Amino acid sequence: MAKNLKLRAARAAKDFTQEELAERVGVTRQTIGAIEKGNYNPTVQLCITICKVLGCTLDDLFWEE
Amino acid sequence: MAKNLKLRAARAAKDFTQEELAERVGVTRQTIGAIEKGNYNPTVQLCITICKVLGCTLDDLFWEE
DNA sequence: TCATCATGTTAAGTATAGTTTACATCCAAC
DNA sequence: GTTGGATGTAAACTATACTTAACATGATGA
Repeated sequence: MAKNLKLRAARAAKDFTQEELAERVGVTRQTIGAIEKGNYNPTVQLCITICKVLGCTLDDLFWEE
Repeated sequence: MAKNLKLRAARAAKDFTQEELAERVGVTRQTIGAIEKGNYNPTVQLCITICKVLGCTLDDLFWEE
């Protein structure tokens, strides 16, 4: 899996640290870090929660051509 | 989780059975059935594969307001 | 300096996604 | 009235998402 730079950019645009985003989403910092790094394959519910916190949609952050 | 009727409709629009879709996606029939029924929370990679087979995007099939 | 904050990374554990096998129901055609 | 195709469901298993705890690094500022 590739790095998720769109997620990193959206997080930066809200000026959230990995830890702040993790708290709002309800997961650990490591989980956010691993998703940004492309280390794994989150569940769609987690993706939806992240999108809502960041004011984006699934296609914005997780779609790949 | 709620039933995923959008997935069921998109599958019907392609005239695929659960089993045909499952084969093309590379999972079992039960997995497709469970997703349609809303029984669980698939990974985003699986969602993306389903979307590509059905010619849709994540927002089309998995976004919820 | 050194103290703190953000991130990288890893190991061991728990929860759950997804498989396999199997049996049951419904419906259409014949 | 029974056969075959599509779906529902369930139990036991395997793979992996996600947690917890811990230690390491670089940047930044007092």
